[in-house]
Amino acid sequence: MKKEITKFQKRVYVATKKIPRGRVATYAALARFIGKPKASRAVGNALSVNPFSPQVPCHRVVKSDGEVGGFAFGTERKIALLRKEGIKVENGRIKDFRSAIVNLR
DNA sequence: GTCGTGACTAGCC
DNA sequence: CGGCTAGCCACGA
Repeated sequence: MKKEITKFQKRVYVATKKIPRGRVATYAALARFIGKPKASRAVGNALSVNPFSPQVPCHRVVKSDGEVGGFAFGTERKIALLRKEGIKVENGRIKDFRSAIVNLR
């Protein structure tokens, strides 16, 4: 049985994997990184079906506003994971969001 | 081949 | 500052 994931999804997973521990990236940043700055929505879709949940730090991906965004296992779960990594989250928003963002490139 | 949906973003009031 | 609308992309039915 194969995974049969599309190339787009693969790119999203690879980009997400590049996010170091203790830092976060926005959907727009990932979309930009893969060459589709306006595919932020598609990026979220790809992560939602992410077959590499523990392999890919999908919980390190947040919205552009600093909001945690969504998570396939529940937003609260995502927040808990982020806090474990050292990222402070308050009321569903990243604390020091601007500093927590990583520049993939 | 067409339609609808979603872990989004930016702009406008 | 807060809420709403439109735009954009990929995927499944």
